[in-house]
Amino acid sequence: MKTKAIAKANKNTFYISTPLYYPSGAWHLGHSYTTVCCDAIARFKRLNGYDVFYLTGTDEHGQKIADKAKENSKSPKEFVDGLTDNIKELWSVLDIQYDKFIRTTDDYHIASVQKIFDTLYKQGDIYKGNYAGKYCTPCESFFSLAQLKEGKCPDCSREVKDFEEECYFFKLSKYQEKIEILLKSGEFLLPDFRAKEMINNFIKGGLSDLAVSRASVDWGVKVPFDTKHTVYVWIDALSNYINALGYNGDNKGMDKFWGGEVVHMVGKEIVRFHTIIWPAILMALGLPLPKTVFGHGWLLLEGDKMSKSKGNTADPFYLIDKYGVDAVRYYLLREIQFGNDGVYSLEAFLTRINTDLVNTLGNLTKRTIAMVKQYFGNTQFIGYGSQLMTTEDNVLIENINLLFSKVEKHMNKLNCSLALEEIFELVSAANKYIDVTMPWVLNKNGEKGRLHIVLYNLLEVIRVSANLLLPFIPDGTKRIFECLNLNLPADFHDAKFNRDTKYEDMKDEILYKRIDIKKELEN
RNA sequence: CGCGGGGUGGAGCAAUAGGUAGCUUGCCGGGCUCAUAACCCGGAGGUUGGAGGUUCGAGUCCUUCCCCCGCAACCA
Repeated sequence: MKTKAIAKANKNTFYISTPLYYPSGAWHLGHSYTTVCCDAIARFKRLNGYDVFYLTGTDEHGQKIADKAKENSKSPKEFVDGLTDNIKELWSVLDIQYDKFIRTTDDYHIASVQKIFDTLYKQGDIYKGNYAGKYCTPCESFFSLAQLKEGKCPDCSREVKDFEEECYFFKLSKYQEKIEILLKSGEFLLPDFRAKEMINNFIKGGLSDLAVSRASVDWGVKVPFDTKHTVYVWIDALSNYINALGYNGDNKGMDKFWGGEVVHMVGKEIVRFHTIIWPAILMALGLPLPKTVFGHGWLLLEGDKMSKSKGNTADPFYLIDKYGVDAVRYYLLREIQFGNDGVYSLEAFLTRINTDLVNTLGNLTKRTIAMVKQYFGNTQFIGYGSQLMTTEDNVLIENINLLFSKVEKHMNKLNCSLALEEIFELVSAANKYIDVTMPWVLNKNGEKGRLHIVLYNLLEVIRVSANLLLPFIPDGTKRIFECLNLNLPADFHDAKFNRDTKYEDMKDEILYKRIDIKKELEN
């Protein structure tokens, strides 16, 4: 009893978050990309024995939202409600297993934001001052001096006029040195070249204090002790990561997860806020810092033409509906190079699905099970002795056994595309193994013992590969285990060659239907 | 000289601390027949953006130029 409790307490925790998405327009494939990456990582960690907390949500305040709502003749809340429902629906069809969905309009979040603001003010990290800048009357927009283009409005190039507004500042400058050390540590911000970018662009020029409230914005959290001010995005949106864990509330999640391994997955455009402002706020609050902020690249769409004229073929809902959830997940996880931008095209998407999911994985599963049924009937089909083993067998088995550690290594670096590459290398090797061993010849020659070994080895490749593919393509892998007539693994303990797996009554179904790419591209 | 990333066979990408330029996809040819026109093998295709330089030897280091992209207070 006692040991069990200790074991549980010692279980490693893993906390991963997506950014809070900004509900100002339609959700696109880019949002799906980040969320699917996090989902695959979260699932991998769960299967790998970690106690995982996966957070996503929406950042619903700000002037832009208020404006958009007005355009749509809705109240801000009505407007974001609709988009939030919509994104939850998207996560549902993408089979995203998040543990919590936080909205910055949630009561507990608002309360905590106010508490944080109040605390920082009382301890002197926030002070009242004046925010000076420029205002473009026709555009109704404020700009800092740095934003101006040749002294004029960056949007319309007209004259701007001075304006000054009372607001609250966060003493960001105070944390300059600590942030610099953090960024230079080489572990906090990945990929490493982004850290260089931050240091050269922002740290070197010196950090100035940060305006953290706006009097001109109404749609947001009110400064508790001065309600004509609204808390600006920094403290509002960034603090979600701790508020979701019960910070300033029951604190349960904080105790459990915040001190452990914490990973923020963010788009490269918000790396700055997560690696300079956010750690400074945490330092001010006396809280530990996240272990890693990963700034991923962007999924660039091939211009707007395609999306407008053809019913938006890059719309995640459309793609999932038409080609299945695995297709979209697999494409996003596999095709986009780690940390870099990738370009989406329908053709590349469809090609990827056909070559990997259909031809390599689906076909291997089908042909293997079909052979077992043809040559041995649907009777029980289990392990064997070692007397008939060949070099090919041993190499294949060794590769099966090496797979987990290879995949784990890449996943520890959050690199889903390389992890998938490793798995598909084994699956491809199995297709080649079939050609080398020629089971149909073995059958013809009546070499049943040898035939048995070959087919059994193939089934093991499929089983172990499917086990490791669980985090990435949950739908297809579930069907593979149904075809193999095995229980869905709850972890990776059996992700290795096993001599005694009991295979019987299997089904040789088509896992992924082949797509006629030419035809699809014409439509 | 604002900062950063990148320019490699048709396309998308690789090349540990300099040493015969690889992979995937596509194309052409062959093989096999268990399988979803799937699988396996072979081939064609690159003077690695341009020009100099260092070196026995450079995609990989140095100089210079050209081009694309991102960032510069919130588009994932």
